[in-house]
This record gives sequence, structure tokens and C-alpha cells, in this order.
Amino acid sequence: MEMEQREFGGEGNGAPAGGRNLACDMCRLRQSCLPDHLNDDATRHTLLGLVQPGVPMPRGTVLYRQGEPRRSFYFVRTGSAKSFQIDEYGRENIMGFYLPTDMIGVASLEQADYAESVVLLERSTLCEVPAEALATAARSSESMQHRFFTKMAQSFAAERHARVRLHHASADERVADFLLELSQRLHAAGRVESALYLSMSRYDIANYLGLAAETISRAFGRLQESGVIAVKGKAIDILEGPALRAIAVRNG
Amino acid sequence: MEMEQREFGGEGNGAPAGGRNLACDMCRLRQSCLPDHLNDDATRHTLLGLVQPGVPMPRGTVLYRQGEPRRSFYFVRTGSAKSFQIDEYGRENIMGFYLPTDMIGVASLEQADYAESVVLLERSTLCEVPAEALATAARSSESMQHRFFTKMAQSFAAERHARVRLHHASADERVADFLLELSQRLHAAGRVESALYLSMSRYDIANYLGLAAETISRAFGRLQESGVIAVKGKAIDILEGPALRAIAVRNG
DNA sequence: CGGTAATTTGACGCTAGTCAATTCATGTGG
DNA sequence: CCACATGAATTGACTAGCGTCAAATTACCG
Repeated sequence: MEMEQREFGGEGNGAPAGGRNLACDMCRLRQSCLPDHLNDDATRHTLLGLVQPGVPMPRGTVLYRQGEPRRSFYFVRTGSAKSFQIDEYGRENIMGFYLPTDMIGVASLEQADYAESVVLLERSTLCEVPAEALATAARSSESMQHRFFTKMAQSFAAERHARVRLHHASADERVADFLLELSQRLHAAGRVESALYLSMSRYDIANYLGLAAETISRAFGRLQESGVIAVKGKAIDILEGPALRAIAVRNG
Repeated sequence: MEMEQREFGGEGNGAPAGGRNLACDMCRLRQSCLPDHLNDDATRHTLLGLVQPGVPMPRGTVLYRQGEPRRSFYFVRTGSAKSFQIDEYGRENIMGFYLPTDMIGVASLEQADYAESVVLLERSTLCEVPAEALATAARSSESMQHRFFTKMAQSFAAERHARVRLHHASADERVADFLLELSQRLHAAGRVESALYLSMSRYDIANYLGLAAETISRAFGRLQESGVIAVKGKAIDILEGPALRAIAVRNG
């Protein structure tokens, strides 16, 4: 992919010093936004200025790199990102893709250094929450703890889902499941669920699914051949949702 | 395997009503035991009687079943357990094995019902902590929160590790990595790390590693052939740790 | 000691990886 | 606005590794 990898400096992001940003009031994601609830909460006074709805950042921006000291967690407002680890033998492993409302950084919970790197896949806006602030908030009340735990549980479930998908699944099954996952997550974030835009490369998808890039191409081809989806480069239309679901769950 | 699956009733486990159990004072795992710290903590009075170091329970005991309302988390003191999910098509997926000091139930965090089933692989003793009590404790102080988060982070890391292992790994590599993982975890729990006892069946191992049982047999055979390990049924000796590590990290 | 389940071993086929070539998309500079 | 360059994506041919089926052997438990 070879994106220009700009650094993301936490400072000078155009975040307001005090008070809730106006942007939050207009944000369509407030329902499922943990940072905004940080502001709403009774703990407001201790947390004001904590949430920084940043200005849009370009594709290729590095939120953080594996091994750096862990500073903050992030929440996606618009756009998308990918996370990846380099294992001990230098191989890159795509661990996840992040869409609006997703929390970024759970893998680095209680770790001194980030366990993975995160890069924006397109022009995106994010909210940044310093780790200590989030921990404090989680202790402040039962409802805040609940919201925080819910986000963590989501990350854990995503991790499990990704793993189960690798267990006993053919290439077509994995690809079908991948498309459905994106579809559902977009739906949950209030988007159209039948028209997908794959902001990541085929190589990223392949790596994420434990397959070769060529296999992704062929699987897309087969799915299109059978009329279940329509492939137009990075744009994918889900034509037959139920059929796709059947494929995701069938083969072994 | 077809173990007699006895139910585990939470009640009448021989747990003392008040005060810390004497068993805890003698327990070799206190250092890494979260339940015991629940007792030690400043929150002691609110949590007394919370931790129930149970009497040993036989192999095949079901701690809980997928779909049941989530009551408690568990911590392994002696023995071992496995967790597994049944996916929408009826297929069983082994999600993890639990050894002394491990926390059981993180996958069901913030879920109304257990997301998986857990069965003991041998005669074992466990500590049970009701979910609400643990959540309360996690809010009570920064150090308690830290301990709790550390356990959750361990579960998350284990999940990741299991997933990365499935990514770009040959059968031999997965098996080697699996043995090393057990070895390290036993070591962390204060046991001998070169002599493994595999309390789970070959089928469980295979499922856990996303392979066929026959492939596990063959991989063990190859590893023994090359003098890296010695296989004696369920007992495995690691003869050449570094060589095993090299295998776990090599192939693709 | 017998019966059952677990494990090992063997033979074979299929799926997906690899290598290689081609087409397509994207972005750049004239 | 077009030609070109570069990387992404697709397609094809071939191969290796693992799954599957089946049989033999071993371990386990009453």
C-alpha cells in the first residue's frame, strides 16, 4: 500500500480547551459514543477537556506505533483505520479494522507500550481519551464502568469472532463472513448496510482473514459469479444477504 | 471424550460464610490470585464471604453452559479446564484452556448470558467470584481496578495469541507454539516447564489449533522424530526448548 | 480380561498458496 | 487533458500441505 505515514502528534489538534465541543452536539454517533458520555456524566468537572474531537486527519496517519508508550485510547467518529502487529519474525499481522463508534487500543490495556500499530485507511476524525482519564472515569460510577466495559467486551467479542472465523472455514466462508461483519457494523453505526466501501487493500483483507490476496480475488469472483454480491473495485454491493449468510455458515 | 458432565451448583460448596478461608493462607498462588486480593483489600468488609475457595471438583464438571445467565467468574487454583462455543451451525469450537491463576469468564463480560461453556479437564479446585461483586471491587480502588484489568488484559492477550497462531502457521508451527504456550504458563504458575501433562484430548488440541486430530498426531510424531520433544501419551517432555522455539517461529 | 474410546498410521484428493503474467486503477507531470 | 509510470488487482498454472476416510493399534476403565 505504501501510504505516506504521517505522525499524529497529540498536541495542537485544534481541540477546545474547556467545555464540550460543539461538534459533539451535532455528532450522529452520540448514542454509542463513550467519550461524549464522559462529558455528560456526573464526573463532568473532572473530565472536562478530556475528550478531544480532533480535526479530520488524512489517510495514512499513524495514530500510534507498536512499542511506543501507551498514551491514549481512541474512538472513531468518521472514516476507518486498521491495526497490525509485527511478530517476532517480522511478519505483519492485520488484527482489526475500525469503523465509526469503535474503540481503538483495548489490546494495549494495562500495558506500558502499545501492542500494535494503528493507521488510518482514509481521511478520518477521531476522539482521543488519555488512558488514565478513562480508568478514572471507569471507577467514578457504575454507569460509566458499564459503558467502558461494554466497549471492552465489544473488542473482546470482535477478537473472538475473528478467531472463530479462522477455525474451520473455507476461503469463501471467511470472505462472506467478513463482508457480513462489515455490513452489520456499518448498520449498527447507522449506515446503509448493503453498499460496502472497502477502504483497505485486498492484501489487508487477505492478511486479516489468514488467506492470500489472490484467494480473496477468486472468492470475490466466485461470489459475484453466483450473484450474491456485485464487485466494483473497492465498492461491494450485497445483493443477496440471506444467501451470503448461508455461505458464511455452510462449508467447513 | 464423552465425560460424565456433572452440573456445578454454586450452593453448598463448603465455602465458609465469613472471613478468609484458611486455604487461602496456604495457597501457593496468592501472589497472582485476584480473589485473595479481594479479601486483602480495604474493601474487605464489603467483600467478605465473596470468595469461595471450593472443594475439589471431579473431571467433567460443567462450570457453566453457553446461554445460561452469567453469574460468576472463576479462578483456577489447581487442575485445568477448557472453554468452548457452539456456533450457529452446531460446530464446537474450543476457545481456550485454563491453568492455575487463570481467570475464567472474561468472554462473558457485560453479557447477560455466558458466551461459552466451561468444563473441567481433571479434578480441580476453583475460586468463584460473583460478577457484580467483582465489578464493585473494580470500582473500589485504583489497585483493585488494576488487578482486575490485568486479568482481563491477560485474557485478551491469550485471545490474540491464539488468533495470530492461526494466521500464517503450518501445523508443526502451531503445535510447537502450543506446547511453548503451555510451558510458559506452567512456568508462570510456578511449575516445572519442561514436563507437560496434556489433560485435554488430541481432538481438543486439534480443534483449538484449527487442525485435524490426525494432524496433531503426525506433528507430534515429526517433533519427536527430530528429537525436540518426547511423547508418552498425554505426557510430553520438551527436550530442546530453543529448537522448539525456532520451529514455532519459522515456517509460514 | 474384555470392551470401548482414543490415538496412531496409511492412502488419496482437494483447497488454497506460490509464482508468474496480465489487466486495471491511480496519480503524476508535461 | 493525455501519456506514462507505479502499484493494485485479477487470472492462470502448478504444487504442497492438510483434511478426509478407513483401518490398525494402543490406552483406559470397569
